[in-house]
Amino acid sequence: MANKASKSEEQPGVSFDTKLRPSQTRARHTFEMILAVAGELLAEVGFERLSTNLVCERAGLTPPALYRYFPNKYAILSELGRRLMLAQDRVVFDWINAGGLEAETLEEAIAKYERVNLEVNRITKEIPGGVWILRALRAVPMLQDIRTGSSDLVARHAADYVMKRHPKLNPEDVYAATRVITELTYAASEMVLEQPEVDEALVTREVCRMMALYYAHITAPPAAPAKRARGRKAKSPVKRVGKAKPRKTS
Amino acid sequence: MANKASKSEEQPGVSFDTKLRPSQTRARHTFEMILAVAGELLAEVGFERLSTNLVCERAGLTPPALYRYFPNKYAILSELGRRLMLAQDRVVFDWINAGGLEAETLEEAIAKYERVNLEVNRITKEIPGGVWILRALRAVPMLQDIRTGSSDLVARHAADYVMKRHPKLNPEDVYAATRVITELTYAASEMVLEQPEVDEALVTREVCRMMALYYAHITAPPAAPAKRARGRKAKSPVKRVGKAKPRKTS
DNA sequence: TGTACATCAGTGAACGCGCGTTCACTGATGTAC
DNA sequence: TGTACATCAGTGAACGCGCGTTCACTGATGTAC
Repeated sequence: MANKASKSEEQPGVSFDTKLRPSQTRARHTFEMILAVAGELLAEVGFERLSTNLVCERAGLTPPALYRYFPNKYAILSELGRRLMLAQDRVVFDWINAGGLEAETLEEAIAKYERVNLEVNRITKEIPGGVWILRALRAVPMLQDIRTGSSDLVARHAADYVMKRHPKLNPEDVYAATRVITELTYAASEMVLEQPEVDEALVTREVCRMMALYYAHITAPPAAPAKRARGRKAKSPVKRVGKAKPRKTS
Repeated sequence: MANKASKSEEQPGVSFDTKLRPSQTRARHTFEMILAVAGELLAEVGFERLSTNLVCERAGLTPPALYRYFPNKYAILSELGRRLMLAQDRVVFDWINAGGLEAETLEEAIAKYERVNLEVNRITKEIPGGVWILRALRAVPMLQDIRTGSSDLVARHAADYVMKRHPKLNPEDVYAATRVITELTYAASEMVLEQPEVDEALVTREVCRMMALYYAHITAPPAAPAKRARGRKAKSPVKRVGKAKPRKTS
C-alpha cells in the first residue's frame, strides 16, 4: 500500500504514484470521488480518451485539486489497478487457505478451480471499468509491475501451500508451476471478459481441466507415468522461473 | 486481406482500415516506409506517444501524404498487426501440416510444442515494435478482432487436423480445446516477451507440458482414465466455444 | 519512339481543439491555548 | 467552551504544445495515341 516506486521503461523521472495521501475527511472523499469517476469514464470512453481534465469535469473539480493527489492519469490507473488486483488476490488467497487446491478426483479439482475462476471474473465485471483497468495493466509498461506483482504474490502463496502438502517436491519446480498456472489463469479470465462471444462457463471449465491435469502431473510425479522419455532429463527439469523482484512492502 | 471492416465499440463511423492501397511503385514505397517507421517509433516511444505527425516527421513526409493511405494511427497499427499475426500463423500452419501435433511420448510432444512456441516468440522479437504491436492488439478494442481472428483461424486449422486423426471425437469438443490451447499459448508468449526476468526456455517448457497433457487427455478419452466422476456429465461436457463470427475473406 | 494529358502522389501552410500543467489566490478544517 | 491561526483543500484563469485534420496547390508517373 505504501510507495512501491518502480520504474519500467518510458522516460525517466515520470512518477505515477499518488503524490499526497489525503488527510482530512473532505479530501478523502475527493480522492475516492476521483477514482470512482475515473472508473466510470474508463467504462464509457476507454483508456486512451481518459484524461485528467475529463475526470475533473465529471467530478466537479478544477484540475489543481486533482493534481494535488495524482500527477497524471497513470497514477489514477495505478491506484485502480492496485485495488482490482488486491480484490482478486484476496479471493484467491481465501480459496487456497480454505483448501481450494485439495481434491480427490480430477472432476472435483476442476469444479473447485471453476468456482474461484468465475468468482474472480465476477469481481472484475462488477468494478466499473474493470476490463479497461486490466487492459491498461497489460498495455502500459509503467503499470505492468502491478499485474505481475499480484500474479507473483498469488503464485508464491500457492507454491508455499503445495510445499506443505508435498514436502518432497522441489520448491523451484513448484513455484514455476504455480507461476505458469497463475499467469495463464489471468489470461483465460481476460479471454472470457474481452470476447463476449465465447461461452464463459465452457471456456473456464476447459481451462480448469487443463490446470487440474497439469497440477496433478506436477504433484504426483513418482506414480509411474504412462510413458517416460529416457534419454533427456531424468528429473522434472524445472529450474527457476525468474528472479522475482524483491517487493518493498514496508 | 481485403476489407474486413468490423466495428467493436468506440464511436461509430471511425474506420481504421487503410483508405487507398497504393498503385504506383513510388506510392508503395511510401506505404511501406510509413509502416517501417511506425514500427521503429513504437519500439522507441511506445503506443501512446505514437502519432501520425511523428511518423510523418521521421519518414520525411507531410501529413497529407500519410493521410492518403491511413486515416489515423489505428489504421497503421491494424496493418502492422495483421502482418504480425500473418507471420505467426504461417509458422504455426506449417508446423501443424508438417505433423507438429504428432508425438509418441509426452516428452516428444513437449519438445515439438517448444519448437513452434520459441519460433513464434522469435518472430515477434525480430519485428520492430513487435511487442508493442501485441500490446495494441490487446488493449485497443478496434484492433482486437485481428488477434482473435488469427487465434480462431489457427484453432480451426488445428481442430480440422485433429479431427482427421481422431474422427470419432466430437468436433465441438476438439475446437473448444484447440481454441483454449491457442489463446493460452499466445498469453504464454506475451508473458515471456513482456517480463524479461522470466526464463523463456523454462516457462515455455512448462506451458508446453501443460498443453501436451491436456491434448493427450482430450484426444484419448476412451482409454480408461484413473478416476471418473459419475453423477455429473457422462460424456466430455464440451459444447461450443463461441459462434465465431463469419469471416469475410474476399 | 515521341508527346500530350489524365491520374496518381506528395507539398506547404494553417486551423481549432483538448491536453497537461502552473500561477496566485480563497475558503475550510481542526487544534493549541 | 471560545477563538486565533497554521495548515489543508480546492478555485479561477490562463499558458504552450502537439495532435488530428484540411485547404488549394505542385510535381511525378504512366499510358493512349
